[in-house]
Amino acid sequence: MSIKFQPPDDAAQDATRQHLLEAAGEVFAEVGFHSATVREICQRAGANVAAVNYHFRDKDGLYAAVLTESLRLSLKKYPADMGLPPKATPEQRLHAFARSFLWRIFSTGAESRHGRLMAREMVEPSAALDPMVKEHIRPLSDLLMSIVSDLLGDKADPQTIRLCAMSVVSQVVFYHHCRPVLSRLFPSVKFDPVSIDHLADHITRFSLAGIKSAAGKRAPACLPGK
Amino acid sequence: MSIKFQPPDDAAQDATRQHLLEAAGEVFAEVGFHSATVREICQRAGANVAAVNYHFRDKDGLYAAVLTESLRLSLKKYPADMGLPPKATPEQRLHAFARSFLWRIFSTGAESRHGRLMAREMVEPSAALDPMVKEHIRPLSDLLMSIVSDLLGDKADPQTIRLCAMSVVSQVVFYHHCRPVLSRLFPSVKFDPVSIDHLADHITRFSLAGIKSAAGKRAPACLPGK
DNA sequence: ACGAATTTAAAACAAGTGTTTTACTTGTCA
DNA sequence: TGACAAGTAAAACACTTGTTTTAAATTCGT
Repeated sequence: MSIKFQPPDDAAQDATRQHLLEAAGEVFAEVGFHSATVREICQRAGANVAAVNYHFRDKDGLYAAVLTESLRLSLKKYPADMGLPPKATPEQRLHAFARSFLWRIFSTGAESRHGRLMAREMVEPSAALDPMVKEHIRPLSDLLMSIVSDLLGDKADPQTIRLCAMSVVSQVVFYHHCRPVLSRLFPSVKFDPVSIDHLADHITRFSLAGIKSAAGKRAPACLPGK
Repeated sequence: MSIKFQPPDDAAQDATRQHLLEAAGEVFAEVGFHSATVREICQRAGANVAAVNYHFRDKDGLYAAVLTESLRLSLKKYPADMGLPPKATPEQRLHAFARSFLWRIFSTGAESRHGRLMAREMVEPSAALDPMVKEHIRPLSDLLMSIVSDLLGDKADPQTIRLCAMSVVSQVVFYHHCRPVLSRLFPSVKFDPVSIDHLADHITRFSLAGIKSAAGKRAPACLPGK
């Protein structure tokens, strides 16, 4: 029988379908779902206006496809295991986590779209956020919490682990999310590779000290009474 | 001459103008500038569709007015000097800064709009962001940097001050900005008053340790070689 | 090469948008 | 009271949006 083989990795299956995904990724990341127009996307893709409705049911279907595709791209370039040495110290693993996270977020290629799309999801969550958290963010979160747990020691309660883990990621995503304010407050700060590495160093040192402090917490220490 | 007096504080000047500002604040905060429709705003305000164009030049003018008004409300409820004891320790001032910031961001009344509007500005900056940074965010940033500077000691370089200050605010705004992900990762975490105070305690302790560590930085310590 | 299925193209559709126009009401001072 | 300004109301305008329709073109197995 002459049934067509499944294309090896659905690569270059349909030309216009791929062009559409590419163009839509750009436009959605640039102006967001609502401000993005099907016409603009199709024009960039060199396709007809009806192409979106033919290949992806509707605009929402296209957006969902873009989101999962952008995630695939981002994971391909920055795998979740982020090239750690197999028997690294928790300190090294924390540093690798922060650094790779920063690199992922501040990448400049097509794989940077996922970060920008996710930033928009934060302010206007779509139906595609749930699976995104389950399949992508949850594993990263678990990985970080295991690192933090190792740093805190055995007697750390889950809440402390969670708080410390959030303190780490917050510093990472902050520079991406608040960039409009940062660039206005400090026009001199750049996000070139060496700056990003310096940033990773700072975040790691800062967080290691914070975690160590949280590990030995008993009384609220130097905090003023409520 | 019978020239009308300037209303004392432009309070309740025009009824519909105020209603429009109120309704627009809600709608803009809920769905963003682009998705907000003039008709929805006018309907909530009990006004005619043409009211927006009459009282504020156009939709953009209304948005700008909403943003400055929301800032005024937020500052009225949470003044920038945040009720600090006049001669408090840097540690106390840091704690007050973090706590009041969290309270401001997680407030539930009409004054919570500013935080949500600013979150949207982060992902899609408008022309109104520049004055907002100059008049509101810059002073807060300077205040925090002075606190951090006191904690770091005299020999701290500006970059370290800046990095540490950003590490502090990042932890604060993170819980607001990434709430969609947080609520999916940890459905149990709440943001009631006592949780917010606990959060402020954690951020303060974590950051104090981090700052102290940054103060004594010389060699990259335990960081792995590049 | 033929014919059926798939894909593309142009045009039109239907709904929703911000804005403007025009007329009407209201309140104020001479 | 009566003209005059300020505010409101209803309707229509001009435009953009996502989507559908209809027809043409292309692809591909036989």
